[in-house]
Amino acid sequence: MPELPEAEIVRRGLAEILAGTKIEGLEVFHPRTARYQNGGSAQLTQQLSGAHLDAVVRRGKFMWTLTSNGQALMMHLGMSGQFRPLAKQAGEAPVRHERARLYLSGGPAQSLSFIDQRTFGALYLSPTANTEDGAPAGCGSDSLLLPAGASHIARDLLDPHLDLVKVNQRIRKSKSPIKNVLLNQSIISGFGNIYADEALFVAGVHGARSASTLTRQQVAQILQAGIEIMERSLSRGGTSFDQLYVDVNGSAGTFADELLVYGRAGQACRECGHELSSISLNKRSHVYCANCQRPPRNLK
DNA sequence: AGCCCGACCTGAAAGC
DNA sequence: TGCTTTCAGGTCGGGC
Repeated sequence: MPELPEAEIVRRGLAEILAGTKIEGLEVFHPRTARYQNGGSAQLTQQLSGAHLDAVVRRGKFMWTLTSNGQALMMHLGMSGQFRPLAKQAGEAPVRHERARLYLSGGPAQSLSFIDQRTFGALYLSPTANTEDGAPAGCGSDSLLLPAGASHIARDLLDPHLDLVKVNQRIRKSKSPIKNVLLNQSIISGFGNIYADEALFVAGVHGARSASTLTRQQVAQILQAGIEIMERSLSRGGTSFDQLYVDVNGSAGTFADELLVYGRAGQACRECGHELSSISLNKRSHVYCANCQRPPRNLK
């Protein structure tokens, strides 16, 4: 399940494969992969063919590369997206779950396959505009050009241009459960269900607590924990909980065995030994230690 | 405007 | 054993 660290690992691999190359052709095997593209697969294929690609940029879980026709090719992994240079020839039958394939020249790979079991991932073209704060749009390039498709996505926790003070204030304006706020990519981007639970545990805050009841210090601790966890996961190649996340070489990360709460409901808390609990919050599982993270009184 | 929630999707795992 | 149901989660869009 790719969150920020997994997306960054993929971005680094994609940058080596795509930057400076020319797209000779494109095949889309599943229409859902181009569902956000105006005109669907046909228009994506038509507009990308012959385009030259720039650096690969990432903000939160959104990735893109600027193309020579003035647009950005958006690449989102969704739940299960993988990019693999499988050295396929045009017309070769797709491998299992292969949804699209780029044919490239001028780079190290002749083809790049987009493999996506659950089809939550997407490829599409988006117009761009300069960032409002005048800082680079994301990680991987100094360009200010931010795709419209990612303009509603806030800067992420590993972005040097993130304003932690403002984010802290904004989070505490919300009456929603803090975990819901962390998962809202328009307030802070990069968190998914795994790292949100991990950061809340490290900060000792229960996810059902209303964000507006938290102190500035508590929110700062959550954000700091998020930064440290994501950096550590990045250094381990990310978290692979199942076979759904791998890097461009097909390798899985090893951070899963460092997880403190996610996927450990019913097991002992690594801090205090108390049995970890799980509740449903925002239709997602929230795993926590009732001893280390005091649940709110109104918890059902 | 902000927030909640259903829909989308597939395959593994659990239930019967 | 085999069929059915449940569960997992990132994002979008409808609706309040």
